[in-house]
Amino acid sequence: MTFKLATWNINSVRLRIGIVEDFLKSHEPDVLCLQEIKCQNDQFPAKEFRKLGYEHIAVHGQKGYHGVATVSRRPLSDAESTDYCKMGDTRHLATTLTAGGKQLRVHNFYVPAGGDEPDPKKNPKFGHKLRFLDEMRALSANGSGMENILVGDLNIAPHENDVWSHKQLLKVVSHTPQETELLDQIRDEGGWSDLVREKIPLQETLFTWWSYRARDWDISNRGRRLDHIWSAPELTAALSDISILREARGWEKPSDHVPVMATFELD
DNA sequence: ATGACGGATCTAATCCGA
Repeated sequence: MTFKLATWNINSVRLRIGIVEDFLKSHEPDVLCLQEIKCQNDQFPAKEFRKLGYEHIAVHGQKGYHGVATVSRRPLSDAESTDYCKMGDTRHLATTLTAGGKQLRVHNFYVPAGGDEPDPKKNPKFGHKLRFLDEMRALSANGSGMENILVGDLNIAPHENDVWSHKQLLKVVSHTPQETELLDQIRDEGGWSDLVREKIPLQETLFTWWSYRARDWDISNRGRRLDHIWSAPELTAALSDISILREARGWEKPSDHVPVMATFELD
């Protein structure tokens, strides 16, 4: 069977439910992980998802900011969120589902952006980001007797060709060596594979986010690859397709992030 | 200058994103 997973920082799910519906109709993922839903649990537009067959919904939201949700055509169980850094904010949601005889544990993350100044002594937001990442080390691809998947807006563009200018972004939060080295460590020590880079060579420049502030995002094309899908090695072997839906940045009233999708052939 | 836009909120000016 084919199993398709998507992740998308939607930047307000209520405002953009229309383009989310369009996306689900055209691309039909089995599971969609959303970040920055920017609403409380009872404000989540569950009815619209159910109408399209996404009857299994786990939401971990708060008022105004942050918030993650996982919607699925297959039953979800054991929804659980870890309060990283004990800040009480809504940045993680784990759910379990079955596909092709496999138990998949999906960890949906919205890692702190980290503010402007890449110095934890001057900027508490950057300190928070580093501590959050440090706590993510505890999550391993091989734990808990399931196939683990880690997705979301990790707010780090790890490789030189994950940003429009490596040199110019070395001191910009999201691409500082301190962050990229930490993310590489989390990935390697946890036994995770970066699925986009499993399929697409490092020489190829890839972005999933383009700032709203550019006059023309498409022409200037100054993006970063901040959104990721990682998995356990067994799933990496089953990966049949990966894609970044760049065109979604050009839709009406777009999110500044676009969907990333992975397709697996399971049993 | 990378880049001044876009979302949510105690609808006005402020916080936040990356």
